[in-house]
Amino acid sequence: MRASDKAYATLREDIIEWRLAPGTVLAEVEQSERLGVSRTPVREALSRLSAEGLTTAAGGRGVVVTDISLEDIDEMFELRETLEGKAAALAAERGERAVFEKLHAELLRAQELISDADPARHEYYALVGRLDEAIDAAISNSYLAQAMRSLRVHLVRVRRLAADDAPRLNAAAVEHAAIAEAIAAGNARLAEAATTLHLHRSLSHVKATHSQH
Amino acid sequence: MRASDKAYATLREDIIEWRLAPGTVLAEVEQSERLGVSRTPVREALSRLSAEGLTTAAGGRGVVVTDISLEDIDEMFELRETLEGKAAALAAERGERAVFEKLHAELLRAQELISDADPARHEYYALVGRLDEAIDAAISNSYLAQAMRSLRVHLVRVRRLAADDAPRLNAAAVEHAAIAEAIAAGNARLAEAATTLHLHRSLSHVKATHSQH
DNA sequence: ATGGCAATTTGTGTATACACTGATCCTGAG
DNA sequence: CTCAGGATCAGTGTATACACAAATTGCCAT
Repeated sequence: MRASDKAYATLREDIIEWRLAPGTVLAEVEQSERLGVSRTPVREALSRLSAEGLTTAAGGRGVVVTDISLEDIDEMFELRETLEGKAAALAAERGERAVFEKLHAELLRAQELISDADPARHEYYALVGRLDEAIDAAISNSYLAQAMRSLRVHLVRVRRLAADDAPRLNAAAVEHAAIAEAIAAGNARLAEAATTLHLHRSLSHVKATHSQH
Repeated sequence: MRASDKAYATLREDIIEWRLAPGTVLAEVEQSERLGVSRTPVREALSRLSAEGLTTAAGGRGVVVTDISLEDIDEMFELRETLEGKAAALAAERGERAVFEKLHAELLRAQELISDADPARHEYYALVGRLDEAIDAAISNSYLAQAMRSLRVHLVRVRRLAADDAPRLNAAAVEHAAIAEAIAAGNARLAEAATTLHLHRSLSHVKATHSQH
């Protein structure tokens, strides 16, 4: 593994997991000492992070961790609804039934994964991630897939903020199952509608938990 | 101006203007000599270009200029229709009438700009660019705007490929005028429809000229 | 003659030294 | 006491040297 990859992965993790708070200044020398690599790979890592939007260049004085405001969340979900709605519709038209029927069945049993003692809901999120990957593969549109991927980075940060509870995750699993079912049935409009519904509920939940702070 | 910015701007221009053909290997040492800067800024420039998708890393052996296939064009326009359709609808809801009424009037007179002797249609594209900027500003959604900006880079390459002729540009100006008119009228569905129509015709034209090769 | 192995070469990955810029702090004058 | 100006310093921007990996080429053996 290259040193620049290590630096990138570490910094990215630290930002996504909120170990590095928004507004934190990431100086090159400071981070190179912390990560045990030289400045060069740190520079490349920071450059990549800025390209993704996780950090923003602060005029020759290092880069700062990007903040996420309530407006940002609204904007992100607005774009997300556009992209994922289209993606679900395309997947319904172009995807293979069998893949999504299998995912549908698994998602209906997802409640078992949530009742576990695993606080990070690792298996549950892995299953949802597989649905995302299946849609990405089904749409056969690398540009759309790329746009969704770059947005998901930011959405993971929001998810960490929302601290999903079991009831919400159970409901979300049902919503995901509905999306998979609609795609498996080849019903584009239904898949898009199910996606819209799911995202609206997700956004409502995020904003509800966020306003409690 | 920083050396890395210069290297980035030069390479980007060369790729967009097709002076660097797809498949061309951009070696760091070679480019650093050509551009008169050291390897470090060239590295950063190549890194940025790869993040944008104009180049792709070729497994430790330099980066290669990305190719654009017919499927790529289809995929790009599929995403473009999704993004710009939504953007036009949002602009109709949130934009200021006056701005788009003015653009509408200007676009109706755009034929004068095209009949000029300017082969690059500089003024015409500047006017269309101002419509794009106005929409970007009106939607007040930085994530959507960012997604469109990153896509436009690739679209400029396609445009250079299509070699727009005067008849097509005249028709496109009318289509753009229709979009601006719908936004100015605050009619979201009409704005989206006008955008869909325009993009379908653009795509048809691109594919028609492309198939002549 | 052909195939395999080794050596050389080419190019990237990383480290570090140096230069330059922007900011901050201290000092002196009003 | 306050403000302005300069000096110092922290930190990035750039260059370059060195290490390492891979590919290519040449030579030797079969």
